[in-house]
Amino acid sequence: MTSPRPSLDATQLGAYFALIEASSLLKHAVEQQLREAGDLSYVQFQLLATLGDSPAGSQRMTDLADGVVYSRSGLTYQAQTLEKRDLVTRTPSSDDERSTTVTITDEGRAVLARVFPGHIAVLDDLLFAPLSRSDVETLADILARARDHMRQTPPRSAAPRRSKKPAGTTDQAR
Amino acid sequence: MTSPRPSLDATQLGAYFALIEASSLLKHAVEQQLREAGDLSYVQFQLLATLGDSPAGSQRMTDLADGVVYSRSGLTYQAQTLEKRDLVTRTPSSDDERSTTVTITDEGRAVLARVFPGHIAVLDDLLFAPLSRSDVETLADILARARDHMRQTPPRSAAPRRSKKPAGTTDQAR
DNA sequence: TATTGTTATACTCTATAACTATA
DNA sequence: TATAGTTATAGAGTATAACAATA
Repeated sequence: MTSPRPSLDATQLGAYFALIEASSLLKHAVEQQLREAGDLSYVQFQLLATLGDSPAGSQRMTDLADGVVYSRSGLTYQAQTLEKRDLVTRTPSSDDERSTTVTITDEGRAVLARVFPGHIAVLDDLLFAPLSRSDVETLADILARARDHMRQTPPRSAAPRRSKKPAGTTDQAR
Repeated sequence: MTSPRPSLDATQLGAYFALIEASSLLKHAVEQQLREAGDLSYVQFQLLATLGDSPAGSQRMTDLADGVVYSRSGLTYQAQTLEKRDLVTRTPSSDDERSTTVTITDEGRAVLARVFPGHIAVLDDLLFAPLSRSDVETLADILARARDHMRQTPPRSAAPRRSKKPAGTTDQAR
């Protein structure tokens, strides 16, 4: 539906591989640092950081999930894990009794603070070191456009081309 | 040890987030497509594709692992999985009896072929659609530099700053 | 009836350590 | 002794479906 004889040219291939590999290597390094410095997985760090940046250090479960892709159950799992360590609290919302408000605790903020310096050091050493200031600007611009586009584009049945699945699989998006 | 008062400016933050988010969204979409079209995980696809591009469709386990980051046991696991589906074969190497040669089968190539069109369609729709030709070139250039740098840079103890670990954890790289 | 969230459950993946066999 | 690979095992993470409660 996109092209009759689908193929990528060398430049596109290069961009794709470089994107996957660079982000993979970076994430790997960052995850290791987060684990060592604060015993946090990347997702847990993202959740804490998101809460830390929020107005009252709070977010509804649903809003949190929007930012971090997850399935609801996956978010519940992570929230439980963080709550056990007293890094967040969960309380029923006052306005809507159905929803749960997640709030970062002082201890949660402390862990964030403990983890940040090393986190930034990894980024500096691994991602920014080989790039010029203008490289970083350009990168930010291009990738932000790509990201925004992906966010807008619903993962519709991307290519139903002879998928040949066991005829029992649902085609649901996300 | 990289900077006294570590922090990132807005542009750097933007580049970092955009990189993580864009790659995450893209990988997610691609994984879904690979799963639906060929029941492959991303790693499995990478392994098959790597073998498909290799001279005789073969690689030693160790060489395969180099390209796809893994722990040896993780690669063994994936190789077993692929072998069960007859997408690869594993045979002891003739020159060095210790090593195992992994080879893609005709059926493995067939799965690759079945999966490719949709794979490319996802990339076109999600990653390349919002970018100009020169964007893609620039992206490829910058990210390739970043990736090469990360490959060269050993994940040395990135930030031993008050890591406060249980005093039993090793600091080993990778 | 739709939405918010949790639970139960099953599965995939990754990593560590111990082990075998060859160089 | 070092290297190649496997096995056993354990743990983290993710997703699906069924469910309860509120709107």
